[in-house]
Amino acid sequence: MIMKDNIQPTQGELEILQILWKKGPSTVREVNELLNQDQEKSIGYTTTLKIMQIMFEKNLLSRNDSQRTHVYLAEVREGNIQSALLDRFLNAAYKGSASKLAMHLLGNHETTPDELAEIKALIDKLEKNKPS
Amino acid sequence: MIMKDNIQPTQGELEILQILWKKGPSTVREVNELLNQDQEKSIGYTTTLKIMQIMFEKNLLSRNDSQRTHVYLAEVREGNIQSALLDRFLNAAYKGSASKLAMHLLGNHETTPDELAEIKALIDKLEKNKPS
DNA sequence: CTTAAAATACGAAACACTTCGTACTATATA
DNA sequence: TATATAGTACGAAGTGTTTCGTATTTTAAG
Repeated sequence: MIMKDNIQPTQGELEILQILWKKGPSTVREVNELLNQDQEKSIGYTTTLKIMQIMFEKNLLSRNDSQRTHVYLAEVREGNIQSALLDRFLNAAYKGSASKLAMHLLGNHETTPDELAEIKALIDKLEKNKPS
Repeated sequence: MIMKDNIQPTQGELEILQILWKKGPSTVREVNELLNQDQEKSIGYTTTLKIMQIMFEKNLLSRNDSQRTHVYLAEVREGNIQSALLDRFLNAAYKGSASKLAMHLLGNHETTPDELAEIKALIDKLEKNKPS
């Protein structure tokens, strides 16, 4: 049985994953430029390189090194990582009370009518599947 | 204007806050014992002391030192910290998509019928207040 | 073939948090 | 009052992540 539970990318790793999830396979330079353009941060090229190399060793990323310039690819799924992080966050900050988190979430953040409808539809579905 | 935005307790600090939120004012020894009893972790007394002293310096905690044994009190509200952490988490892991987080949350975790009803009621309220 | 430009590899410093040992201080009790 | 006990203060080591400088390698251009 392959254990894949201990995935917990760091903050910096997560930012790089976000870019790869959105853009698909990318070079270190491309990732570094996006990191620097997004915010006002200024991250050196070799810093980004180093982190991506570490992520490669951790199997968070794979890479095609048939060319001189390596092309990196996210090896983990966005949804999987999000769920894993959510789980940790839920326990750390809300002691596992999903509904309390949901209340804060809906109360504090703008949500479009479509999104609200979508969530309500999911709740209806959950209520039907588990009427006991 | 008092800026109180940069509250972001660390993992260890959050565990201590959880205990103080639940139990109310407590001594270092009480906190340390609860920390050690909760999980299988074994945290030295002076470790807990040190972290609580740092939290005191950061104004996360206040303390009554009129007695030899100081009594510590959480200076931040549970809901405030949770909302602040949620905000950070939402941006870091979900790039601000609250509904996506909500879908994962409801989909992946057990929620009681009461909780679901409560969330649905909140959604109804939000839909009424913002019909535009 | 030589040189310049751009990439990778890697060690080590910088940082933040956690952990603990030890020194010091206050209190109770024999 | 002496001694054991329990507390606080604090420095420093341990740990993990981020950051960057520098050496090396590859490629393209002159």
